[in-house]
Amino acid sequence: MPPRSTKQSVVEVDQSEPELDLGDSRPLRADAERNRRLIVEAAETVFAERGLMAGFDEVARAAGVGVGTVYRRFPQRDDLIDALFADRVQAMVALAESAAAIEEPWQALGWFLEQSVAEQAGDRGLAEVLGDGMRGSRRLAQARERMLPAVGDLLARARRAGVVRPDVEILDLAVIGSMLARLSTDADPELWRRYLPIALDGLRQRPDSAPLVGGAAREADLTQLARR
Amino acid sequence: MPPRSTKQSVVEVDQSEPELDLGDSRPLRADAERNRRLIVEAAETVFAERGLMAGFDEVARAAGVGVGTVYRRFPQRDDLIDALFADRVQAMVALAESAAAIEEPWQALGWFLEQSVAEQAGDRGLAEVLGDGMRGSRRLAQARERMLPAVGDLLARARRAGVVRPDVEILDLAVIGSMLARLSTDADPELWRRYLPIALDGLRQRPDSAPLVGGAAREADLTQLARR
Amino acid sequence: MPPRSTKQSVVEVDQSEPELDLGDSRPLRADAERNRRLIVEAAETVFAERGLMAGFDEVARAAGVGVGTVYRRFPQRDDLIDALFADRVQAMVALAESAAAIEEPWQALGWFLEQSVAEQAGDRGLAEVLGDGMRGSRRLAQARERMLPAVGDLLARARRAGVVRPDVEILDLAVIGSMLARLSTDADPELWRRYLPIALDGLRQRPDSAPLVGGAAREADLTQLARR
Amino acid sequence: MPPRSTKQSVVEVDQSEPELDLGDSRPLRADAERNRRLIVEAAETVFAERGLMAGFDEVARAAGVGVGTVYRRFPQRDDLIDALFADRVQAMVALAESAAAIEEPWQALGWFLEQSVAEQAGDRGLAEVLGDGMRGSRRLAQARERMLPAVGDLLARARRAGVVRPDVEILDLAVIGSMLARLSTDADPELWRRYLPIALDGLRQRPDSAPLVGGAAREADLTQLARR
DNA sequence: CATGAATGAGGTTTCATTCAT
DNA sequence: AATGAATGAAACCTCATTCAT
Repeated sequence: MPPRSTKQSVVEVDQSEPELDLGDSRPLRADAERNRRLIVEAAETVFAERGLMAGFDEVARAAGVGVGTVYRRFPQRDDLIDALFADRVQAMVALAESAAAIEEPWQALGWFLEQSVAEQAGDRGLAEVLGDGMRGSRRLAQARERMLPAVGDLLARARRAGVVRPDVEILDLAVIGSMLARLSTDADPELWRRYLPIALDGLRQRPDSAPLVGGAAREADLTQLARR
Repeated sequence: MPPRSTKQSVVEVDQSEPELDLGDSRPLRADAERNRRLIVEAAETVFAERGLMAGFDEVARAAGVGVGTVYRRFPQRDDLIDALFADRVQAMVALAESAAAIEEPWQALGWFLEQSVAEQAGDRGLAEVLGDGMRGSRRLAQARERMLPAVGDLLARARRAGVVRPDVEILDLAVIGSMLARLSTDADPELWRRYLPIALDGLRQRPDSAPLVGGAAREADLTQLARR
Repeated sequence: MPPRSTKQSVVEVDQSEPELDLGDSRPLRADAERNRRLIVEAAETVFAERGLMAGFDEVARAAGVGVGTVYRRFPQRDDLIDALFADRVQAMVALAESAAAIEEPWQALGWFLEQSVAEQAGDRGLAEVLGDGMRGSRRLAQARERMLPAVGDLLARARRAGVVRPDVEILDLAVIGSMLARLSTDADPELWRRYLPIALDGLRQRPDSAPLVGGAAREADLTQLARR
Repeated sequence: MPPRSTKQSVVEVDQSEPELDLGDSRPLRADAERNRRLIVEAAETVFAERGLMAGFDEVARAAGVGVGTVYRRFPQRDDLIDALFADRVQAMVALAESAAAIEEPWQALGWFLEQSVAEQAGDRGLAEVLGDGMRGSRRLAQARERMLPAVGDLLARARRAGVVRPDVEILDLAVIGSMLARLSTDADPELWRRYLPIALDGLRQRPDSAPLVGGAAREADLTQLARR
């Protein structure tokens, strides 16, 4: 939850699913639906731990169904990825939109970065999805694309306020967030929290800030980084 | 090369190999030596791209020799890792020692971080070796261990000078360097250069620096991160 | 079948499987069962010819299935060995127990030796299993261990009757049986039948029998001989 | 040495090399000759332990020369086998001829069997050579062939004296000797001595000896048995 | 519709023999 | 002539995906 600025009403965030479905047609049979849910739930855990390339075998085992069932329900890996992460990505967008409600621009940006890393750090799959625009299908991609303007707004605000390095771009934040999110280990799953303030201080505009060199990361870079 | 502080003579740094060899006995025959070099060169490329777990098959193919030849020369993967990286790690130590010659503590630290990331970036193998103390054999481990005091000195100096956040520890630098080193893509192999100043600014002591939370990374964390 | 001693009814021998199964749980699917049988049948031939270390690849080829299938069904070589030989070893025990029903002690021993060699001859795999107590898993080992008392009884009876050399021990019989079993060739698979009476005559107590020298073979000897 | 029968002069055994060499032409250079000897000596040990298929690599290592040297001197495995075993086989022939000097036919046969097994038991290579007529080249084969009449004489004499089962043939003795020779383990290298009297007693003609069934072993059988 | 069995390519490693040095 | 390096076929085993039941 965003730290509410005092006596300020927070913009209501629209959490409703934007109906991007393209004719999945009729509903599943009751048992099929149950299995579908079991699979999704299992995959959430498995993908969170092992990433998007985790074996369907493991998912099936965790769900208590046969592999075949997983493949029938999700013939392409991307189908499962979609089912798992469309909502999560939506939630990330919502997060950025929520952050817009924080009055202080720097706090807004910082809060968002923290939240978004917190989400990704505990979920390797989510981190890969956010980084790799090629993952999942149309629906997921669309959700993902909505992050850009939302984060762009946070960034623009901070830039206007002169609190962030002026040449930081949206994908720079994505890169930094994605690197921070990797800083999670068995021994210290929240290791990233130690480095977040360093990243934030580094992003902050200072009298002596040198201009950033080179161009910002591009989608293709992000994709490749996410696939590592 | 270190940026020389003005009008100051720089201490001569000893770059000579400290003779860690343990009885490799006599030199290889000419053809074997040639193949060895082919293999090492091929492995450099392959490991740089695919990491330490790249297939020996691929190395052999790239070197234009049979698999058996690779196994004859390097019966254990660690033998090949040693051959590839012992010098590189030595060079990293030398780098840290070179940096000691830079008068200005902050510059020394920054220069070292830059150099060390430059080495690791684009060489996934080296990055894995530096992160994962279990890789390679004794000789490599020894070389790697020498980094700690060398970097420790740089850090201590910066801390005494009050220019670095006082609670940053050596392994924090290793973590940050290792993350930066990952920021290298086909499209922009030097992407990391854009984020280095951000990291450095974030490491710098400021009047308003908040203390870092949690404990610094431990060896085990570093290892796990490197294996990702 | 044991040669019945005249006008004497023979004790009914219990040939039923003594239920050693440890929760194999539910039966295999029809196709899996079919493949399992194909594999076992193929392995019978292959192991009979090449011994227990025959390649899984060859078994798979002979069975007309992929290697993976063999590994799925029998992840450890010992699993396959068990499946192939547990019943065979059981049958050998039953053989010894059957022999107990033969009234004449010498005939009982001879009949058993003949039957047991007949089983082993031409089946290198079985011979190795019987000789090498380390092969196969628990279940097989247990079955194998039951041979000792059963054969011991036959031997004791013959000794009490004074028809066998008094210093022959159980493992001596195992050694002799195992050597005889090797006497099977493509040209004459039953070559051993020629040497069996020689061995038996040699085992028989005679007025002039010299005592045997040295100690009897030990398990370790038998194991090593079987591995040859 | 044969136990000399009293007051009987022993036939002088011709130990001289029968010059079967076919133009090996000129003598080796001094160093080559030295290496040849080193190799043969090493191979004696190695083949004795591991049999005729032992790796040339191992022989080379034991000899302290390169593998290439072994292959140069003995391009075919059979060449080395010849060099190693021609004399040994000669010696076996001599043994049989020596045995002829023993007056008592049964003792002669028994003594020969004991000696010949003793030779083979300690030398797996020799055992394989004696069994497998295809091993080695012409010269060795010729030496080997000379065993037949020599042993044949011992056997004929015993048969005439009525002390051996009348239907035992020469190759039966070879089979029995070869099986006995296998009864040698690390724990008890002379295990075969325990079973030799059993075999001998079994070969002995008794009032109640049943005729042997089937035909005697043929060369082909012996060969296959030796290759096991 | 659910199942989990089957597949087979791909990586690892060894070893008998050949051949460049 | 001696060397030991190089070879490559072959066995081992795994795993993502397809398909028969």
